[in-house]
Amino acid sequence: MNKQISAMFYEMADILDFLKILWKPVAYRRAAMNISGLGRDLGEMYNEKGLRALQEIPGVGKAIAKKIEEYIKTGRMREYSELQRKMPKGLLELMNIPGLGARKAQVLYKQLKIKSISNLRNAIEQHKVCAVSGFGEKSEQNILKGLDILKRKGERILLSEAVPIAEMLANALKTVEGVETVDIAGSVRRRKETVKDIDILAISSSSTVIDAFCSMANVKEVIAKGPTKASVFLNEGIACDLRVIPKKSYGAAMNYFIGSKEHNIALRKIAIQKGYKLSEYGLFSRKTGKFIAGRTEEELYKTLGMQYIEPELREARGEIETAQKCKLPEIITMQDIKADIQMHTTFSDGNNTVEEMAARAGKCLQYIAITDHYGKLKIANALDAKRFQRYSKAIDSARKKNSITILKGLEVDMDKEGRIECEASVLKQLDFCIASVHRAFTMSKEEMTKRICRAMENPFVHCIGHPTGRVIFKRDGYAIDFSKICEKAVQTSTALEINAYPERTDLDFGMIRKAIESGVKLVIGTDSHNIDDLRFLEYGVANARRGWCEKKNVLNCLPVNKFLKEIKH
DNA sequence: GCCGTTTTCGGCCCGACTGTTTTCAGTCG
Repeated sequence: MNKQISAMFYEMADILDFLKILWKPVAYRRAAMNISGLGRDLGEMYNEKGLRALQEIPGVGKAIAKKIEEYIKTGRMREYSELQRKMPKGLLELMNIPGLGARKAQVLYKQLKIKSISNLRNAIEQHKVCAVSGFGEKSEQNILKGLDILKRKGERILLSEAVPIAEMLANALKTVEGVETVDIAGSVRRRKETVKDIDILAISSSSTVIDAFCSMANVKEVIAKGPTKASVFLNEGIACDLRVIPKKSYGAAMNYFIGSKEHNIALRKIAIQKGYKLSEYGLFSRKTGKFIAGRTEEELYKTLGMQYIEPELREARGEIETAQKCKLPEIITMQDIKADIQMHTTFSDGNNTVEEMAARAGKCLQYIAITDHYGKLKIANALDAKRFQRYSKAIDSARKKNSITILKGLEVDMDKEGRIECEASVLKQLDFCIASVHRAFTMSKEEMTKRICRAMENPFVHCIGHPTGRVIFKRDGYAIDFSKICEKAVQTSTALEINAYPERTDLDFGMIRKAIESGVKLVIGTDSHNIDDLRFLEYGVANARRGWCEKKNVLNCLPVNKFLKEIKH
């Protein structure tokens, strides 16, 4: 529901832009952005508290709330359809081409009747575009390039794919002569689950760093290049920007380029209230133009009258107001984590043995839970009662050989009614049991919620694995009433998993926050299927941080004896 | 269309790069 509505508002904003209507597009985009990042379902919110609940969302006023209401009630939005009728569908596609915005698309439409990408290709082949005022030879080439990029680009890539690329680039730039500092900014730094591009910042005494950047081996194409900024497209299929910043402004620049955009806008408004002007170059007095702050981010936040805000929190979701009151939570770090509570071995669908997993995890953790599949999930080579005995013995023997504590666990399935598909005689032998939905995804929200709630009522179940079942870029999560799930989790003392596997990232940050507010206990698990996957723990922690998660909210921050006590109520 | 310790009207973040034009508009982040 949220996704559709947010997409509609984005599209409306584009059309309004095209129609040269001022400010409305800004308003629609703001509403769309806040809706897409909402931890709760709009329909649910509306059912509980009506229009008022909708209007509490930042950027949603009377008019937009009405439109959401209309969509919830009728599945349609009149104004959306009317706007769509005002412009040919292909034109929206044109505006997605890098370098072509609403204005230029409109000129092309009016002068050359171009209303689709194929129209545009033809026009360029016939050199008609360069004849239009405001366009030239270069414009034609750039549009062709843009079309190419659009085709290759896809939309976003997983954080786990972007991080190694960003780190490799940053490390390479550090070795360039004259470079003092290199840092990763943007959504990679904020650890957003998917990213559209990579932002890198550098302090350098010369602009050779820009040349070095543009000529790196994995640069496929240089999109823009100036003395302080360059944009390239990488062989890996993602864009990357480098900005070179004077030392004096580095904190302000980091802040600006880490974003999010919404967070920055909010900061600037506060700066204005206090008589300052904030840009990537620093915080300046509005009257005298004098530099006030900006060497470090800490200095910047302090001068603006608030606590330092960690990058993962910067999504304009209340962190600024909370920082002004000095009430930000002390969010969890990797050092707080004592265990990984979900991993698979060769006994089911993993690629490494219990021993191998334990040996690798032992390097940085105090304990782990081995949680192979059990039940009907034949595709994952799930265990049955007979094979469980061998599994159990293998864990016992691994315990003797490793200093790390190994919990005997399973990831069990639940049937459509929420019954756990594992015998009580087996469940009794476990230290830790995760119940997950692995099939029958398409149920009504009510049925699915009931199903998961019933699973939580099972006294042997300690945790619900990847609670929404989403797989990024592949499938949306199944429908659940998350408020009810949280309620039941608290009531039955069942933990919800923050699944760190990058394609899952499930719960997401909005739901983590909601779970914490509801008093739900959380656990972080990597869902590793080989020893290298164990590194995903970092992404689970990053996601937890984005969800304002503290050490006390996560059970696997506890030493093992306390963990075992807590999970059993 | 949203929003409000200067405002219920009149604002709405700010700067770099590009291409084309010759002082700037458009686009992007």
